[in-house]
Amino acid sequence: MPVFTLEDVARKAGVSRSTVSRVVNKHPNVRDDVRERVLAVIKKTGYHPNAAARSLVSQRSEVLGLVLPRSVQSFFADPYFPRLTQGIAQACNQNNYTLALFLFGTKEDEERLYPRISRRGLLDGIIVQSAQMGEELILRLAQENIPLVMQGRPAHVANVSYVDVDNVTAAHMAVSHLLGLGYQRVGTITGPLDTTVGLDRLEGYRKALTERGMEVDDNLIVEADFTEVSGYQALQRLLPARPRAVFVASDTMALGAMRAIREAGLKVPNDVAIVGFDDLPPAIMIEPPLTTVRQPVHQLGMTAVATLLDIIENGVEPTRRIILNTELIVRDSCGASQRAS
Amino acid sequence: MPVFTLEDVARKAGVSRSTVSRVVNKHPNVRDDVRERVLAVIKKTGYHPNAAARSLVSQRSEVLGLVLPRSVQSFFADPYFPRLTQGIAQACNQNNYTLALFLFGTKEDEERLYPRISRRGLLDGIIVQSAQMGEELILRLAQENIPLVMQGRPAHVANVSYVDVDNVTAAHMAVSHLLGLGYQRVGTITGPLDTTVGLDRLEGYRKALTERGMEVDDNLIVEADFTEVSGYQALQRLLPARPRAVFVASDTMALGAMRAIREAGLKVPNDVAIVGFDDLPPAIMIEPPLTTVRQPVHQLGMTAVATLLDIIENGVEPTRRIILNTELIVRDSCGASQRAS
DNA sequence: GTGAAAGCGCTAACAG
DNA sequence: CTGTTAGCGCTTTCAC
Repeated sequence: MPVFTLEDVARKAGVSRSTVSRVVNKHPNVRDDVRERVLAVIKKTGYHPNAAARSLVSQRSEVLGLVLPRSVQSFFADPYFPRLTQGIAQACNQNNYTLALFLFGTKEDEERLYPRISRRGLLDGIIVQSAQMGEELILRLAQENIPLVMQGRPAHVANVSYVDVDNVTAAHMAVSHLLGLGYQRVGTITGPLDTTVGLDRLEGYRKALTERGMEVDDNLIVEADFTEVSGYQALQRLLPARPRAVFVASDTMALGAMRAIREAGLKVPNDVAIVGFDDLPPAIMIEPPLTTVRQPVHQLGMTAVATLLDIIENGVEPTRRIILNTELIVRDSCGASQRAS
Repeated sequence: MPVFTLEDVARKAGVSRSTVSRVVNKHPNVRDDVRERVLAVIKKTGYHPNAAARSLVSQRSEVLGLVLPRSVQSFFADPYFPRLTQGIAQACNQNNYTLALFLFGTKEDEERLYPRISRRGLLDGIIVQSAQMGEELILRLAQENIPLVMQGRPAHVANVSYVDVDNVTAAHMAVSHLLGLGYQRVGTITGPLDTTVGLDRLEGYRKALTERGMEVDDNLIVEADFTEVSGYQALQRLLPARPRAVFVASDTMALGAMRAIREAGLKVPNDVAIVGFDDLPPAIMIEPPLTTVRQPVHQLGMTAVATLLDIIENGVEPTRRIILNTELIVRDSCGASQRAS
């Protein structure tokens, strides 16, 4: 099947290119019978406008980029990223945008992909997942003046719009719940402490303790990296400190932690109570079901897109800082039900 | 920061557009000192070629599309899709292509997205995940003459290139393993039986039984849909038939099945032995570790890209049918270790 | 080795 | 309401 252009359609319909263009773009100023005629030819020829030509003249590609720095590994190991991607994709669909996905595995990838991201004409805007590695990227991108939204508050960069939850408050809520149940030695498995999300959840943990006049014992704090395996290892390192409860900064790490507890011959929540973070599907697939902080991941993705479109439409000023709410979902792993009875 | 064009760079470097273009595209015919001069200006201005303009004239966008029909739900619920996506993204990176992701949630999405997929100028080629819903899409796409590779053998469409594993042989291997361990009543939880992957794995199951002169008992076959919950429910429906072992057509469903077994107060593998399919991370996170068929998911993604690039380069003929190998990974859920000792 | 010129397919004033 | 015209920014012959 040959590829038809506006010109071809115009000729076959006996009108000018402009008229066909108007029909395609649903401009009102076209006589009905002419529109019908053009539409018929379009249908017959299977004409689709050429995206490159349209982008070139309109300076709009209707493509948004999603950049996940150094997350090639975790992209499929933690349901968080797929879930986020899904929310972003859905919002793109609804707004007739196409989604371009950039997964950086290495510094090398980053260098290689950067020109394509910053190149004009391909992307109308970019969503960047906040991560330690991404910050310098953001700086470069922001200078290029391209519409930009971060998924997660950046650490060092100011004046960049972002969408996030309040991780301090959320972690505080989770730990307060454990303390409220009467547990004395409450530990935490943190995310990477060179990311805002890792630091903020740790801060929430600290705050909940100090607020009650309790001391923060560094032996009860172990850093991990959001993978299941790291959660498993972190709990093993935590065990000598004899925690009675642990706030784990992600469900995926909680899975690993619970695996380690099981292997140590201990029970959740009778020996060690657990609270996770995310509330993604694995939380209810595990035994016992996980008490966890629900994060509106899908909604975060949708909101990131909405914010980016707003920026594309109305300019980068003012900086948007959007915080969505979290919620504590109490199930069995924290031992609340047993203690209640 | 203003946006510079070839023209701007040319003027500042005191050369013509053509020369700048040659420098950018690494053409040999440029005098060294001129090249240096141009490169300096490019660096100073932060010039990046405009993707739309380049695509328009070169008829190449260097963007590949990945279409996952009706998989918005499973995209994040089953690590299979993220893993596949990751393989595809990595291969795109290596070949300097950009990846556009199309997640269809509904028939409506499909209609809405179709024009963007088939529109010239945006995509150089498309990878479509095989699924019941995707077949008619494929037909339309194939007629548009756009380079196309299917991930998974299509059911009804001929003359379409695809990359897949041999699901019949793989399932046969898994079930034969169970039969070889001496289990008599071996059941199966299948994938959707309106997909080739679902049907093929069931066929492999049947073949392993009949090959040994055993009868296929329909009560030992339950259809599910690759989700964890469906695996859970399927096992509950299977239980009255008293299976001694079950071949489950995906690890994710196996997780659900094992959850149901646990809830029924039974043990894996002592009461019910399990073999899964995929060998993705959850397989070793669960207790007991899952015996499963390893599928080279990442490799499938990489190969799909390589095949698509080959088609873009050398034309659609001949139809490529690429089959990658599977491997049985024996762990504890099948009871092999206990029976050996 | 370099520049001039044509044109990729489309949109959007501007006339009429 | 419709056609003419002028580019969008780039690559690519074709001269020189």
